[in-house]
Amino acid sequence: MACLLEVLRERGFIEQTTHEAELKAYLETGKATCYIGFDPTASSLHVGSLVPIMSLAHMQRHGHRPIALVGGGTGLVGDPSGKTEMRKLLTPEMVDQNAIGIKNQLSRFLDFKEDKALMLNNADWLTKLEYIPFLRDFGRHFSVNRMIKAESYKIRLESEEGLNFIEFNYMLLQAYDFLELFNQYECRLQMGGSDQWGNIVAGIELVRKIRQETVFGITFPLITTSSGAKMGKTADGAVWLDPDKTSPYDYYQYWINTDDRDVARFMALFTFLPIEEIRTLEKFSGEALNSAKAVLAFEATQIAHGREEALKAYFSAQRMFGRRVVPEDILPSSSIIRDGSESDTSLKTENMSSLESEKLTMEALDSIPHSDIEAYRFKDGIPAFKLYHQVGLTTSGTAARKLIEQGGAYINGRRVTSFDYLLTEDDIVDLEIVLRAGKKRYHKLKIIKK
RNA sequence: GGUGGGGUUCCCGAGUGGUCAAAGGGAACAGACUGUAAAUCUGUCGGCGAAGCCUUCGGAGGUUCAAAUCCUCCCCCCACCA
Repeated sequence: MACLLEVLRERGFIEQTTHEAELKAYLETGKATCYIGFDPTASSLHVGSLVPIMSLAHMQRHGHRPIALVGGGTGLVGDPSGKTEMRKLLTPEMVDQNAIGIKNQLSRFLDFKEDKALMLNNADWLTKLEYIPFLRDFGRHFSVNRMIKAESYKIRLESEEGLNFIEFNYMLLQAYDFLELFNQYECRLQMGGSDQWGNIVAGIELVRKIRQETVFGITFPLITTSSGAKMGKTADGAVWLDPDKTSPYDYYQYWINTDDRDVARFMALFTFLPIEEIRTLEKFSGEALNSAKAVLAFEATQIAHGREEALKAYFSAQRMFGRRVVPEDILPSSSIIRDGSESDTSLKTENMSSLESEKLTMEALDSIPHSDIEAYRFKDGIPAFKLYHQVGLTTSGTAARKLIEQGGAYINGRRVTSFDYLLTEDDIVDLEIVLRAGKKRYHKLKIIKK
């Protein structure tokens, strides 16, 4: 198997490494231990954390032992690296709760059985530190002269808001983490975003000073979309990995809307498809890339939410946006259903009539946002703009009016021409009403008959 | 602790008594063009069944016919000095 370092490099994970040659040798010994810290600033991780998560997954696939370190301790302090403003301090309770959510999510990407990966929380050791001993034993190894020159503090040192002491201290805690993990688990490699370089190097130097041992660091590039936006951000905020915060349908949609220029790069980073197959995408351009986007969206959704949810999102998208056949020669390793046929799914059981199975497929494979509504409510009619607001396609009634007035609202595929158009029983088709806002946002109303 | 400068609608940022739901830019949303892409152009961009009314400019009071703008107290941030 190729060296992990090369795999990560050719897939675009690596920005910078320390001691390249020794690091390579270390990884070739077979069983390396590596860690990445995750901030418990929210109860869920988001797409912005996928690069570190995927890199840990690659590690594990190469037989190494990844450690996911939840920053239950450092989260109490707040990392200022590369940030323009101070983060609100979280309460210990919030941090604990968030740490639990993050642990659950990481289990989707990593196998924690039999110590094949470890999940640790630095609150276990950091919260036990005593100030004076810590300063005497470790604080003396840190040069303030060096620290204030660190790139990670630069933005804040130059900004109006400045940097306060608790944040300045952060680097020491993260350095101590590395030392602790080296001592306890012989972990010799820390990875992190490029904004973590200073913190990682600080840890490497601390281990060298205290233990006279060499440990390593790798940083990832900051992944932005070609239009310059940070990865994983949309108008509504982050794209979460928690299906309750971002539905698998929306998650799939996020990926399918990938910019043409980003398809191959993201495929390498966010799927496990072979790099040779991804490289052949260079041949494709324009519309042909859309099938590749479907593969990207499908694979990414499958990794985060499982095959069933990925299929549901895929078929739902086809139903609303049209069927898309994925040619056999594109990404042959992907397990996407290429002809887009819904009949060929694992959800179907034997000896079912074709009608039954069709119905089951329709129901089971639908993950378009929907809500239920009682039939009688259409007796007097419901004004369109109220309905749009009610189902959440717009944030207010006013916004719904504007949407309709600008011609962006469709009911069952027909443009709504007046904001107070009254929806009645006549608008119900097959016990459903399909509302659409703009080109791509759908909501299905499912009618309940009493 | 002293002195000075600040806190404006999602973000940046103008506004220093009425013409202010508040310039400009960004983001976002919609339309046209398209491929659920990008770019471009156009429109929208606090809430309310839209008439007018209500809420908003760090917080609480006050002056005034009228306050984002003036006064008082408070909270927070920054710079310099100590």
